[in-house]
Amino acid sequence: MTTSSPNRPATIHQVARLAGVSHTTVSRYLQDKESLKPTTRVKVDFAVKALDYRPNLVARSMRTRRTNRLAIVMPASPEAFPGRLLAAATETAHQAGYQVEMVSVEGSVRSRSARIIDLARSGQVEGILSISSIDVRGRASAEIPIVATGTYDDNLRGLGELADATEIREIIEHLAGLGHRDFFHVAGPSTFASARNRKSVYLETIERMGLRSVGVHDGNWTAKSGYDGITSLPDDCGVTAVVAGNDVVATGVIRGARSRGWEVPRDLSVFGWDDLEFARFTTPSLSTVAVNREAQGRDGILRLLAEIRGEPAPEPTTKTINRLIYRESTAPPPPKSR
Amino acid sequence: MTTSSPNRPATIHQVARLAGVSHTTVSRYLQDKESLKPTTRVKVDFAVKALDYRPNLVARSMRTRRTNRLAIVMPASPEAFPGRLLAAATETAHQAGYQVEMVSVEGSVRSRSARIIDLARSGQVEGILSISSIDVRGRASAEIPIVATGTYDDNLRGLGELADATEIREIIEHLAGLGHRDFFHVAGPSTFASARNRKSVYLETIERMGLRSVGVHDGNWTAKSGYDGITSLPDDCGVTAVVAGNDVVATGVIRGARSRGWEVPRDLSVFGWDDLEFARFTTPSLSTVAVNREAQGRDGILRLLAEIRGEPAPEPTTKTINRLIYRESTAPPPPKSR
DNA sequence: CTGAAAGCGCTTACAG
DNA sequence: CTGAAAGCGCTTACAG
Repeated sequence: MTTSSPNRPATIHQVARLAGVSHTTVSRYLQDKESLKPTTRVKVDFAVKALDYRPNLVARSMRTRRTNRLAIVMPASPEAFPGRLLAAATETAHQAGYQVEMVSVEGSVRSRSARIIDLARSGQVEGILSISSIDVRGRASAEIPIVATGTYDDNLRGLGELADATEIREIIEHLAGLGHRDFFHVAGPSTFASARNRKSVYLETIERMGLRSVGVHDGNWTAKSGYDGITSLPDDCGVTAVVAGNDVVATGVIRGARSRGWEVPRDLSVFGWDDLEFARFTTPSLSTVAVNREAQGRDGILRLLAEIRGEPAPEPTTKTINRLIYRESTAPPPPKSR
Repeated sequence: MTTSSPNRPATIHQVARLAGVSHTTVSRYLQDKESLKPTTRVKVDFAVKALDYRPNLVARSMRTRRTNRLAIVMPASPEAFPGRLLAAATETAHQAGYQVEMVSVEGSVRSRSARIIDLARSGQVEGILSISSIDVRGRASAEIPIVATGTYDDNLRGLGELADATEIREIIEHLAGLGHRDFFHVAGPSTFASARNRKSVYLETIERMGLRSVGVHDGNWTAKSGYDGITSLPDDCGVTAVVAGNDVVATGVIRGARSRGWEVPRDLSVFGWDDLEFARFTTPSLSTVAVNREAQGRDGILRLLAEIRGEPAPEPTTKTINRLIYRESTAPPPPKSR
């Protein structure tokens, strides 16, 4: 005999007893009201309302092996919280009837990957979208789909993995089109795939187009590294265009240039990356690369859903994850080089 | 006889069989390895590793009635995605051993509240932090703790519910201290509790301090409403200080003022609210109120955890959810009024 | 159209 | 220290 403890939601059995039917029938009511005889349906309907019954979704998940939940795995570093990506990913998942669980992982690639495997086996989620660097090669057996977005990713095939390449090339082509010949690059740390990609594509493009690089400063994504990079150059280096690792670096480059009497964009053009919110408000405003985080989140979830359903990978909803934005920090070089 | 289907994780029974023990013993091993005899432990250990076993957490949750998961309920409006709050909330929850599920709700307060009740009964989460307007009065029986953060909230007691009051008073006191006597307020829409609070505290403070309000413009959080508000004033109104509903409104006020020849802060001081990222980069940079979203998220989760554990509500980790920031858009009024 | 039975994979008294 | 049994709240063939 079931006793209903206080402070515990009603169960399907209690509904069944009140309605005078079997719990099987109540379950059927939950799946498809139409499958019940009208008089039965009325009885169950009454009992459900009377007890304010809501099914225990954990029990349902256990039985059906479906949770309608996806996990988004991200690095445990609050200063880079991927809000825009998450917003789009969550909305896309919700529209498909899935909940989203946020999981932040820290530690080495190895320990993070172990955490993801646990998650994949836990039965709690039906798929994983990782925006953190993971390595789950060879452990995919008996597990759920795992999709990685490219930009944050160090060693997995993912969304737009080599996308960075295209934009660095476009930046240089644009600057060359304005008349620039003498370039400088302030790179991010080589531990980031994106930094490595940008640097190597910078060097390749300069060479391919017959331009000149006055050097590459290996920085660390900070404004200071931009400042240090530009101020370390000799006065007569002749540089007129800087490809900065990101917007923050670009602000450092601009301050450093000004400190030595080079005005931007009069004497020096500076290109950033990220289109952070401040980029349009600085003086001068920053030419930069807008990363479509919404598209990353949305397309990541759509790819994951397709894998869960056993469908082929969908086309990206947009061709251009990254888009160049031209603002005040870039202009033609000064008429005669310094 | 259990047959192991392909592509299905190992179960506790399979581990037990391989180890030559009962599944009860394996379960015990999972709870506390020390409770097993060393020779038994070795056998189980081997089997767990050999099968790469991970417990099914859904089954565990069903049995223990614990999920180690909290839900954060937010409005389904991507343009205001509460990234910073979420980052802090997630980190706090993770540190306490909880996962976080993001749930966005839309529709009327009524339908949103129904959704939250479903969630509370689903067994899937142990507590709910709502940063959306909800109304769950009288339905709390047989359910899990629900905590609401104040700022986004329309009708629930929450974190810093009346916090807005303090800051509006401080803003006016600060401006009066600079010498301002003639104020103007561009309010947000009255459907927002925060807008209503700010407006009423504005009026009260002006009156209490014997200052003068040249009017209140009822806007809608947009820059245009700021522009319209300031340009709607007569030339000889004598205003020297504007309390804008938020930073976006403030930018509109500044543009509108400039369009009629009033320079900020020379002729007019303008105070914003939110300290959005651009606030420090505009010209002039904005005096504004920085809302500590991190503290909101962190304290919301801490309060929720305390309720779950049946502990008294913890002290907020910071006294000042909101903090005034003085930048270039405020200064003493011009020597003689227009 | 409905019910009795089995079972999803665990944990937890209860014996021994 | 270990095992047999019960049960968490559902869903789903299988009969009728």
